[in-house]
Amino acid sequence: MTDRVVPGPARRRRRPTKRGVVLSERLIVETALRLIGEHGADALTVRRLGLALGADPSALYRYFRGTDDLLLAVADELIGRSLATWRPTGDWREDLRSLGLRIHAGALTHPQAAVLGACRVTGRVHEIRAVETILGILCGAGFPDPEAVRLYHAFVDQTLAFAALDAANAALPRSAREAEAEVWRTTYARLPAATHPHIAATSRHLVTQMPRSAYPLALDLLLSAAAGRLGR
Amino acid sequence: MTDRVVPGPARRRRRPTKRGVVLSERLIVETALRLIGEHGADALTVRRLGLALGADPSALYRYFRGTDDLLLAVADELIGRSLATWRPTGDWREDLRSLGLRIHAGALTHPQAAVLGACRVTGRVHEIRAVETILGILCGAGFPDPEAVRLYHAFVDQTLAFAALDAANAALPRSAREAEAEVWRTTYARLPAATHPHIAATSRHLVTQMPRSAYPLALDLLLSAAAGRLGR
DNA sequence: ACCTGAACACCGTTCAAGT
DNA sequence: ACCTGAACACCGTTCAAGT
Repeated sequence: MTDRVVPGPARRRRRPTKRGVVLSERLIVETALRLIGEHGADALTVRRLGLALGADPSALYRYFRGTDDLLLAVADELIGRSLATWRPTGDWREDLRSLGLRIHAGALTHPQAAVLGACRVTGRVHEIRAVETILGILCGAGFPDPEAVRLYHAFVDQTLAFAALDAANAALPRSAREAEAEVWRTTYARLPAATHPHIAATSRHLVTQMPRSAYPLALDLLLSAAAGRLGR
Repeated sequence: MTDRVVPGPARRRRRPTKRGVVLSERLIVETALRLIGEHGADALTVRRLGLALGADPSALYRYFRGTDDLLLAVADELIGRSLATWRPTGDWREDLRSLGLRIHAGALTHPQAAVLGACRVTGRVHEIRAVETILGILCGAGFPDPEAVRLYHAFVDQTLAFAALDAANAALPRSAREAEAEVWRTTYARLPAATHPHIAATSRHLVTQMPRSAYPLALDLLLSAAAGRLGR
């Protein structure tokens, strides 16, 4: 896992597969992302991936130790794609805001990959670049090193945690998602004021608020509290 | 799903299983939690659950629509256990803080259940009580209804998102967890200052900070920003 | 050196048949 | 009414055998 920082030279002597495909880590990761994008949550199995690639499933074990290792590569690719076109403005608060929103949005474009990979440290190229960028923004803002690291941690974990949460929700089968919205409209909205006064009083707001993501607000709260600490 | 608010009277005429067990939703959920607690991440399969209960796996489908429905029941039970002994102090900020920390800690006692259930609205009894309690704290603090609902959403989703993230990490196989710590100690700590100045400058802090949870800090930042909004 | 194919030990879910 | 058992359509992973 640690030797992926420099991806290393291509393997020698690669023989094409029976169906004429030349395998590579890159091709496998891209096919995995395509598979997830096209066929949803449960499409990423090594058997289907082998089928989509035109190779025997067991051939993949020459490129990845197993599904877990494959997953980390897919997650890292997702980080890379999210940040490929990001540019800093020089305003630390605005830069962290746009970075967070990008990673969150990127996760939602491939919910199934994000929900699987969000809680893992990949140690791969794209992740490392993101870490350096975010630390740079915080140090540049004037936070002393230990505080910058703590805020980095809170910012990154908050972003990834919400990305995973919202991605998991987006990745639910249609029926389950509709059932969730229905729970707010029926179960909660119909609770009597006598037993649940605060739910009853705010149920109108709950119905509209809860199907949205709370990440933008949580992000603004974090940045505003961080700004408050900068002055001290 | 919505008819679980009042659990309803017990089913009639329950015949014991071949091995003499009388099944019930309660018994199934408790056995599921025990299974997860004892044998970890992947132990919760309907086949193993049937075995542990002393019933044919297919019998469970009389109590739950499928694994998904079972999961929601397990998640709700977890919320209930986390908050069973919680008592308010009357100080909104302290109460939200202790509630958040309890839910987060509760999730970590059964990481595998938490990571599966954290992103779902269950609409079940324990969840509903938690919603009412948290909304009550925020309304009591003086936030107007729409703001209370927004803050409720950010607070709850942040808590559940971090719970799932940290639980997923805790649920990793030992080898994968050690590999993660190793990534910070080796891959990151060895990056040259020439190419990654900020990582190099702070790597000592990263190594100690990153294996911990960022939730307590993220929670304090959220509460402090919320307090700042109260004054306006 | 690299891919293949069979094998192993599992899954979730359905449904006709038993009691 | 409720549990059972067989069946179906899948999984991830390993490893000896092929090319």
